[in-house]
Amino acid sequence: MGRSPCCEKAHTNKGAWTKEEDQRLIDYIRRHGEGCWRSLPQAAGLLRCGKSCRLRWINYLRPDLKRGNFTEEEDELIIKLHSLLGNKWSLIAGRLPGRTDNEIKNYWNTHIKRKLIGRGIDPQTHQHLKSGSTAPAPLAAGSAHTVAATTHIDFRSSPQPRPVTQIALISSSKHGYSIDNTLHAKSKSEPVEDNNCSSSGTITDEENLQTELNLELSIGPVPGRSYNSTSKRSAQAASIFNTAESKLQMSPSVCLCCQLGFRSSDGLCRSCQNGDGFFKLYREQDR
DNA sequence: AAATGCGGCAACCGCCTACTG
DNA sequence: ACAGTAGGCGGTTGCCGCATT
Repeated sequence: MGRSPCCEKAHTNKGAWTKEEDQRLIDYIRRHGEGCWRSLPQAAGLLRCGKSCRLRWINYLRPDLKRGNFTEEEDELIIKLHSLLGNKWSLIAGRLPGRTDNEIKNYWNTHIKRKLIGRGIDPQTHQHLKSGSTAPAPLAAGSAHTVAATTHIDFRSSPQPRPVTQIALISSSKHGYSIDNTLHAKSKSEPVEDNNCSSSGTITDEENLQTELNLELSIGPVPGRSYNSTSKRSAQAASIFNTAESKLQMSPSVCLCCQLGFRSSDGLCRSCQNGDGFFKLYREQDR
């Protein structure tokens, strides 16, 4: 038995959106914000499925979307993220501001696949097509990577600051710590001698920072969802929220690059920080 | 100029997960 | 514990515009 349809298909439009429909959707979301997609079409006077409205908004109408061609930097970032995550387009999109999962997925299928094949690389496995070697498959659970994670409060979020957990995936090798494919490949063919994060790497700051990536996950109240104490699950969510908050106070974060000895010559680690001052890559300080 | 092929992309479909009552 | 529901995700489809014949 299948699921019931998300809406009454007989009374919904399908296919390309008209300018009028777009305008109705934009006007409604401007006035009321993103909320219940199921009831939105009726409230906005649209003969569309809620899912369709959501997709149209997220993939096309959202004001913060970056339209236009992908840059070379974005290309390389997508390739690296895909080598780590596989077809997790939404996660990849999360690291490319202004880009949507759908857009990246399309771009991957139409451009990057071809680009990689041209380089002699299998776009799915990221391995060289002829020589049976080298680059790693996307990370699997339990793979030999260090996951560095910690939590901070994101004071940018409003109206209430929320805790944010940041996670960095790091592979260790004789050559230092990196998630760069080439370095990681070396670590696969050579015995890993040191899995201790406190050892110093031999790669330079620049090399390290060019190749580092971080995957940010957020925990916290879901926007638009109420967390009252009468609901068991809401209470659990609130508990996680509170735990994260208290954890922040008890265990300050430490910049991972500094901890690994990847400071730049001037002793600063500004490259480890986002523009907003939060660390891109760091781990919880040992107690 | 018309027909055909192809690539790009918006939109849809079906499944999965998280949440609610 | 369970069923129903909404939101989210990845795979796929189909339309449209451009290039080629």
